[in-house]
Amino acid sequence: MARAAATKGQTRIQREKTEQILEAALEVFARNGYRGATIDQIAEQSGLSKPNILYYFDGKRAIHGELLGRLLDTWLEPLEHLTDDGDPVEEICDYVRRKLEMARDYPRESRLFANEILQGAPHIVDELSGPLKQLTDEKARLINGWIKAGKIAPVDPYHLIFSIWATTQHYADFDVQVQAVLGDKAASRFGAAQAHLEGMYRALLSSKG
Amino acid sequence: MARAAATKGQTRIQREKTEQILEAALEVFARNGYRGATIDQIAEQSGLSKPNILYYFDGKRAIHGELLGRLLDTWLEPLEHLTDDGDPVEEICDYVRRKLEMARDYPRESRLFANEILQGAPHIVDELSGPLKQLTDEKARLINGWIKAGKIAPVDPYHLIFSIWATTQHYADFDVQVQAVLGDKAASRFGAAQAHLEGMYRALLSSKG
DNA sequence: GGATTTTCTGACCATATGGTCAAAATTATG
DNA sequence: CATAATTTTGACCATATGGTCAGAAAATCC
Repeated sequence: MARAAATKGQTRIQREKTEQILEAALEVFARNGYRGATIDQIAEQSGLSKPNILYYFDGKRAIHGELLGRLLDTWLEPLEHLTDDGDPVEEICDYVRRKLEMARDYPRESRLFANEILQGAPHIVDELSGPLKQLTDEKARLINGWIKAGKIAPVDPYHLIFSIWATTQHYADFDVQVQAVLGDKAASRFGAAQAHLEGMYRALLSSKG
Repeated sequence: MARAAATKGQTRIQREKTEQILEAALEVFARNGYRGATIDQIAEQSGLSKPNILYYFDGKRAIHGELLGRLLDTWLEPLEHLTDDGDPVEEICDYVRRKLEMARDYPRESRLFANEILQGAPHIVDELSGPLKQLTDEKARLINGWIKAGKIAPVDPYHLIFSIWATTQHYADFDVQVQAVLGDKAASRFGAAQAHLEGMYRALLSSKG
């Protein structure tokens, strides 16, 4: 039997079908939320039968859990790239750009995450107050260092990071609203957003406190 | 029979029970999303029996619809207050403050709205591209006027408004995450957010283009 | 206080949904 | 190619859930 979870010692079929299921599940969970998603929908989306899906995963919860687990790494990655290498303002603007690109290129992942947090993050509370908090603390210290060195304007590093998360993910999570409001201007929404956000964070970080 | 919807010609009991149900439903829908919410949960939360709830509303959808309808007015209100009265920067900062206060004082409403948008706004697409778009267009013109008059720095008014929505609602919709990351600093999150956001939008709007 | 209207409830129904299982079909393996 | 292991499926099951309904309980009206 399969009942995958580990990524080692799997047959080709196991690997392929597992990915196939996760791809379909991402689509379905992102569109309908956890409760709104059904195994039947995942089955249809993936082209597999329901029992076949349950042959590879120990239930709906397990599929969702696997998706969230993988997602979190992807999610933390852009923030990890925030380092002391170049100019602080450019570093942060780069981070904003990467996050916005993720919202544009991986909206389903963003929505999956948003859904989970909105419901109180029942499945990933530990990851939030563990890895996510640690990484954020680390980057907050980095930003505080820049402030103390007078390289950027004094801002609350945590709320700066929250602002970046909020403003970038907004374009994935609330895309319907963005498109409805922009109307025929919607096509260029990501380009315009990039320009606006870069200007905003540049102004904030370069302002004279 | 009752089957309320109109707010006219109702008995005292009808008005009371209707409110009771909506209050409970707001709690349940905000916490679990539309699909995740059950009439039984609303029944328990409100202290009424399931059939009794269905005596006042034509089904789950109708309860949700009524909530969303009322919510939209509340939602648009702060933006309507954005007028040409005082100093533009102060006007916008006031708007930010009001929105943040709403996130703090009415997080359930914010989550209900966020849930709906995340799912593609199936029940309120018309309101988004209708009233919401109109109001946003109007305020965007107002902001553009300020820019042309040289009263604030040149920014894309639509994306400025999106930023304000995103950064303020974030503290309601993603509260679990915010609290997890802030840890013991979480208690003062709204005060800190207010200071940070005011500083951010002030810097943006006062920046020399 | 009795009739009438409104409100409420227990019992019930139909469907959706997560999940199981034995057996069939397929794919390695020797 | 025969055997063993893996993969797939149709048929089911148990439960949850939205919703109905006839009649009971309250409230209102005359």
